[in-house]
Amino acid sequence: MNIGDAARLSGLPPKTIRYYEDISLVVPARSDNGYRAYSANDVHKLQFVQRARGLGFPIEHCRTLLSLYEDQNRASADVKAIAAEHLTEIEAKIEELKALRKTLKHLVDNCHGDDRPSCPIIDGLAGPDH
Amino acid sequence: MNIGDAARLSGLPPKTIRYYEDISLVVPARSDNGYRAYSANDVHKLQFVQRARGLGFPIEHCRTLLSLYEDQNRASADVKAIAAEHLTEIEAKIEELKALRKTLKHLVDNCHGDDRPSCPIIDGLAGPDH
DNA sequence: CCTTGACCTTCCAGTGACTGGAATCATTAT
DNA sequence: ATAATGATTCCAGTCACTGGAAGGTCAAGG
Repeated sequence: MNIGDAARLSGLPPKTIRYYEDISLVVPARSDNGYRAYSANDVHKLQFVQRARGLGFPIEHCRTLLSLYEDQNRASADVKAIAAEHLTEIEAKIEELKALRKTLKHLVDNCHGDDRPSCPIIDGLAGPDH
Repeated sequence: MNIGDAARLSGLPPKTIRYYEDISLVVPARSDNGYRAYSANDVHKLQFVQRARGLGFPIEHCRTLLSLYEDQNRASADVKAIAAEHLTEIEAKIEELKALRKTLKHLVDNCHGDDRPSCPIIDGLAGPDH
């Protein structure tokens, strides 16, 4: 199957799929005419990566997860370790964003937002001593 | 003042400060020897950008905020609009990450994490029909 | 006067994960 | 025969830096 069909089945744009070949993540065979020829298994792998990326796994994690996906003798502990690490990162990111939101919300709430120049947001960004 | 002092006072690495000149965000004067010469006002601007970036404002927002910071006749409504937009984006990002966390946590919690190959995380990524 | 070391300069390239666009080739439909 | 669609490669751009190389400048110590 050509790249267009693989794209439709995996939900990934052709550009992205070519990129995945570039970085040796999912490498298809080639037809006689030079077109990429995706097998059903290739498409499964693309779908797998699409889901993993959708969960925010970085490409290198996807690469490891793919090799574990293909390895019938993998230990589930290996997979769990990667996922748990990623989960920790996501939780840290959430906390970071919550702190940002708090600060920003405080600034926004205290800005009257009219046509006068006085503005607590600007003052907050300028720092305590200005 | 040279770039090293500006870096210490603003909390930004010299590389980043040079980059900010490259993109015309904070452009210092030059000394006779060709060194960048940062005024106290330049350093204030760098500090301003450092705080705004720390709150996750993208550079182009920082550029606008900086021009509003310098404009004594600005309307606080203009500032508030930018900050409120950014706040909305942060809130959306938080919700997105929470959804990710939920899915991922579900997968991790259901993986026994031993040396057996069976793994709900891999199965979840492989999709419903595999 | 010379050297050492800290600091500064520019330029080039790489990051992550694509995305856009141009020029060209292959296949299919009319 | 031609037009549309879809494929190919390659180059460049995104965002916000970051690293490194090669070289210029300056103050202090011997």
